[in-house]
Amino acid sequence: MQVNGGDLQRLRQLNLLSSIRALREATGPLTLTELAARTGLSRGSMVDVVTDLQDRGWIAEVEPAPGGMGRPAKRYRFRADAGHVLGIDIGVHKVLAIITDLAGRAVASGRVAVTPATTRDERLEAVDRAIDAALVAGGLTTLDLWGVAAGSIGVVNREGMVTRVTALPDWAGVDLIGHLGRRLSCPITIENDSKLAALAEQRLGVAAGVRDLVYLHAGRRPGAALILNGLLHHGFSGATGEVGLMDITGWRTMAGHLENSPAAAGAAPEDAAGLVFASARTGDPAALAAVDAYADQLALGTAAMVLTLDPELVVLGGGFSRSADVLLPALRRALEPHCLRVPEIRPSTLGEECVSLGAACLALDHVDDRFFSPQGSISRPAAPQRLT
Amino acid sequence: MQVNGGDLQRLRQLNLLSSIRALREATGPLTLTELAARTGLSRGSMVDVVTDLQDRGWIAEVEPAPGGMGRPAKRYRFRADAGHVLGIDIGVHKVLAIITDLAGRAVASGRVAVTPATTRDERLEAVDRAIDAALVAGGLTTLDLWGVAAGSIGVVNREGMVTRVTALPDWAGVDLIGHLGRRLSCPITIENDSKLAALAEQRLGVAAGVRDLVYLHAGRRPGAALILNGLLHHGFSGATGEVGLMDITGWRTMAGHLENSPAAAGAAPEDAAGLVFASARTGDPAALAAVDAYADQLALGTAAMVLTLDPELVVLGGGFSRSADVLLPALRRALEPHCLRVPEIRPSTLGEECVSLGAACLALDHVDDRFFSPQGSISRPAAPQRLT
DNA sequence: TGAATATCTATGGACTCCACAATAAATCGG
DNA sequence: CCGATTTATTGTGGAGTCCATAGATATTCA
Repeated sequence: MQVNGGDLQRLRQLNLLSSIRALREATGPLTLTELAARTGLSRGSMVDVVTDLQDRGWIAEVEPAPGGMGRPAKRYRFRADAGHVLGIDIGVHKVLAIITDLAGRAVASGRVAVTPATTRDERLEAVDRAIDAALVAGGLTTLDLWGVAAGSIGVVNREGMVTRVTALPDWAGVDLIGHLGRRLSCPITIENDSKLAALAEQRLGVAAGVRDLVYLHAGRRPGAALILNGLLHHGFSGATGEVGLMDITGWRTMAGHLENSPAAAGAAPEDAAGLVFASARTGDPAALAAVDAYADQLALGTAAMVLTLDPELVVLGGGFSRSADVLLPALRRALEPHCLRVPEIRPSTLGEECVSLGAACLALDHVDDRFFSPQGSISRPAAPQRLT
Repeated sequence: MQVNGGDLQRLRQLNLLSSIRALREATGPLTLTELAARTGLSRGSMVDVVTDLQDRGWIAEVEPAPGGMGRPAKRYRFRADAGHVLGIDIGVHKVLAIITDLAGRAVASGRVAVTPATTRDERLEAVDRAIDAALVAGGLTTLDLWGVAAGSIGVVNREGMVTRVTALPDWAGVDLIGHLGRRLSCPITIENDSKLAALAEQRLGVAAGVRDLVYLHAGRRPGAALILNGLLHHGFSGATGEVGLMDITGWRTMAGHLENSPAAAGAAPEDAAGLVFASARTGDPAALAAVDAYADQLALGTAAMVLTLDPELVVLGGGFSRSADVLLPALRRALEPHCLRVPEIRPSTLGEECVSLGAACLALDHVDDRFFSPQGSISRPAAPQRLT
């Protein structure tokens, strides 16, 4: 990363930023002495910096901690409520909008149910309603939003266009940025939903702090996403983790092992997998065989990614991860013969909010990028405007 | 990257660093005015910074450019000769040590031929002789080296141990850092040879500036390496790009398509591939079939990586890349049915020095890391000492 | 030779940080 | 309740760095 110098005000800016960073990364409020220790500044300068940040509205004073010897120190906290970001999951069955503060804590959400048959325009309208509901719930307006990210199924290119989608017939080519931009004046990012789920797990979930991981979306439509060197890997055209497109992996058809299993005879396709996993849990041989057959195929594509990337961790997400107790051991067994080293595999924990939370994380990342970039200014807290 | 503030000397340090960076990235020497424009400093401060750098020995004055109006401006250049790094390729058939200056220009090299039958100790002795030869050729001593990196076949873990190697029976477990550390006091890095070749291509070769690429080592022992987000991807245990270990890719046996081709009947195994490519170039049907069969298998593993990562570029390296005119079109054709988007494929250009040059690039990266890290100091130019 | 152009050099002022000393507010023990 | 102790806050002087501006210098062109 470029480390640019500059004049004295730039130095002050760097010190303001590292103080903000220290306060955000701390678990609770910090005293002046603690802040000085973390930023490396002297106490005297810390006073200047903190009063500056307070004047600008970035931090707030908290009542002193009770107890302890000596004069109680003033304590300061980052004003996470100075701004908010919005994360949206535009799924096949639901649209979920979550508003978080600058610390990533969810403060409000709005949810609208949709179906695979919902048309493009109806789905976009559902997005608007979910956003409105979240804003109302949070007592906020669009002007309070500093960044927005949305997750969509399908391949999303660098310009935010959905270029390829199979599950929804009329969704390809939708201009989500254009649609959202009509109402929202803050920067907008679009990303693939599995990628956002992976990001959420790496920030808030079972993969917290892991730098290299493969996220498996095990469900009726399988997929995968990668986090490499701590960053979401987007790829040149957005089509990463698509190893399932190779016929030899069998990912296109592997859900059939579950849906067509005699253990799920007569069930609707969307319920079949759950029944098979439940039967497998009780030891039903046919169900166990179906799970093993599914895991064998899932392992084939997974092994290709693991051998390519040698990740520290594999996260098992998607609808079938609810049955991780059955599926995960089968997957590990199936990976064994293919891999040099089978990485640790953990089931996803974030549930159905994972895509929205991941979107909020991505929006927060972009807010941070603007602040911590060499050109970034730190005026008063305010929502940034889109350039376009 | 963390950008920490600090006191006024830290600000000066940042300005020194960005001036050094500007001079290194420029194509030729720069005047004070030009430097001031690139760093954003005022002219007056630029004078201070430049005299500082000159006093410390980091930059040197160059005679003014002739012609032009007005008083001729003094010009300054980065003293790339202030330090050197060493890159070593420890291969099956040769050991090649290259010394470069801080700009990455090769200034001297030493080469020692070895064979697959060379024992571990003999090979290590060959390494020492190659280093000595390069030092003699450059008129340098080990104290002039600021960093060393070596490329070895096999899997190299984060600690620099060679953990898995098939081509040389007694090479696994060799303690290269320990061996080199007995003579060299600078920081030492060990890395897999294909990874270094990929790095060289991304810095100096056909992939200059590309952020995401897959490097294919097409030769008698196939392999692959990845550059992701502009950085070498090392993986958790160093075993990246090992997709060829999956039996369904057929990478273990695909060289047999060339070596057992009737077009190479009677030739020694190490010459067979060259003969087949030559015959294919003349249109020989048996040779063309062999190349296609080889390319089909190579494409299988390549497609798995491309679908996983969606890279901008694939670089075709390794011994067979000398026949890229024949192999590359076949590979592209074979990739077509597997991939959503077949990335651009370019043949490697760096020849047999690529691993050594990549090693030098890696050593230079580590030198830069120390300088541009927040804690990095910029005292007088001097070789850093190893911590251990 | 003199005008034009661009660079070099020197000075004063503004800003930021640091070190040190004096002051303020709490707890603890008698 | 009061002083000793502990810790935090406030204030002052000094040093380092950068900027703006003005005058001196060196080269080209007419």
